[in-house]
Amino acid sequence: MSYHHGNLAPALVAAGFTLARQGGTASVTVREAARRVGVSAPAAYRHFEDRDAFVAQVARCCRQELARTMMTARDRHRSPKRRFRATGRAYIEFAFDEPGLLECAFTPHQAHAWNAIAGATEECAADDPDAARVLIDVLDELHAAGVISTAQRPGAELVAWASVHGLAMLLAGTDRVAAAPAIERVLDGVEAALFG
Amino acid sequence: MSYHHGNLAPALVAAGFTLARQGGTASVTVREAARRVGVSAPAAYRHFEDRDAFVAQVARCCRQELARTMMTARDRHRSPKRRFRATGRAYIEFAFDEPGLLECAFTPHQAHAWNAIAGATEECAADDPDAARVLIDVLDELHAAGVISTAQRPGAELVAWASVHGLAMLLAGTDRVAAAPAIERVLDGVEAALFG
DNA sequence: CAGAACATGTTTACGATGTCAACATGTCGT
DNA sequence: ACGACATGTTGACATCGTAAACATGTTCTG
Repeated sequence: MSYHHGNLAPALVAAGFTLARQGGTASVTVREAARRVGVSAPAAYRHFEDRDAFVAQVARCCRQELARTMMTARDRHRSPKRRFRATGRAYIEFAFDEPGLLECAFTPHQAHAWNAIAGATEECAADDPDAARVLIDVLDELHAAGVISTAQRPGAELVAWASVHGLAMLLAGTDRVAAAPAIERVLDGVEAALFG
Repeated sequence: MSYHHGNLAPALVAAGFTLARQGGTASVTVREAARRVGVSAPAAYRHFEDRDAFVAQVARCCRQELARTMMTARDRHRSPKRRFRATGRAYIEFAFDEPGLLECAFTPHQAHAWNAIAGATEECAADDPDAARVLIDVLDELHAAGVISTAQRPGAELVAWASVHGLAMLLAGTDRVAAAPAIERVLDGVEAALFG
C-alpha cells in the first residue's frame, strides 16, 4: 500500500527461500526475489551488500529449516541411540525432500558448516535453530547416557556430520528407495565409529 | 594461425580447468574460456550443448586431477591400511590445495559422484582416472588382505566416500593446521567403521 | 581438378542478471 | 513546519548465456 514496504529484508529472504526450494542456489536471484516482493531490484541493495550477502541470509534460513526437520524427527523418540539415528536419517531425508534447500544451505561459504561445528553456538538464539546444535545436543545425550565413551566424545560431531553431510551430497538426485540401504549402511558405520 | 583452431574443445576445457582452479565453478564461464583460447564465445557452442555441458567436462577434468593426486599419495605406501589412509588423506589435502577444483569436481550434478560409486566403471579408460575407482581398488586390497571382512565389504565405498567427501566439504576454507587433528579423527572413524 | 557439402568460426543481437548513480517519497526529530 | 535520513524508483552499463545469420576452411564427389 505504501511506498515503503516496512520490512523488506525478511520478505526478500523469504522469497529467496522459495526460490532456493524450487531451483537451488542458482535460481536465488536478487531481481526475481525483488520482483516477487513487488519491489524494484536496487531496493534490495539497501538491505544487502551484494548478491552473496543475500544468498547467505537465504542459506541461513535453509539451515534453520533443516534444523527444525532434524529436531522434530529426533523428538519422536526417547532413547538417545534412537534419537541420534533419527537425527541423522532426517538430514538425509531432507536431501531428498528438499534438495534445493540443502544445496543452498551449505554452498555459499562452506565455512558456515564448519564454524557451526567448531565452536559457534553463541550466534544462534532459541528462535534460530541450528543444525550443528541439534547434532551436538544429541551427541551429548549419548555421552551422558554412557553410550559414547568420554574418550570418543571429542570430535564426534565431525565424524557424524561429515558422514551424513557427505552422504546427503552423494545421494542428491538419486532414487530414494534405491538409496535406503545405503543410508542405513552409512548410519551403521557412524555408530560403529562412535560406539559399537 | 588458421581460421580453424584444430581441437577447440580440449583447449576450452583446459582453460575452464584453470578458471575452476582459480575461482571455482562460478568463474568457469564460457565466454572467458573462449576469450583465453582466442576464439569467439559462440564458437564454444559448436562443441558443447550449453554451459552446463561445458562445466560438466571441466568437472570431469577436476575429478581426474583428484584421482591422480589420490593415486600418487596411495602409491607411496605398501601396506593396504596405509594405502587406504593415504588415499583418504590425499582427498582432504586436495580440498586445501585446490579448493576450486574440488568444488567444481562435484558441484555440477552430484549424481556423478554417486554414479561413480554405484556402478560406473566402464566409462573410464586407463587414461581417464577416476576417484571412485581409486577408492574401490584400495578397499578391494583391504578386503583381499583380510582387513575388511566379507560381511563389511559391501557398501564400504559409501561409508568411506561419504565421510571423506563430507569432511572435505566442511573443511573447505578453514585453517589447515587447525584442521589436521579433525582429519585424523575422521579417518580413525572411518577405519573403526570398516574394520576396527 | 572444380565445386558442392560440411565442419567450424565470426559478427550481431537479445534477454537476464548484478549493481551503480541520480532522483523521489515517506518518516521523524527539533 | 521543516529538514535530515531511510528507503524506493527509474535508468543505465557490463557481463553472461545463447540464438541467428554469415564467413571460411576442409573434404569428398563428379
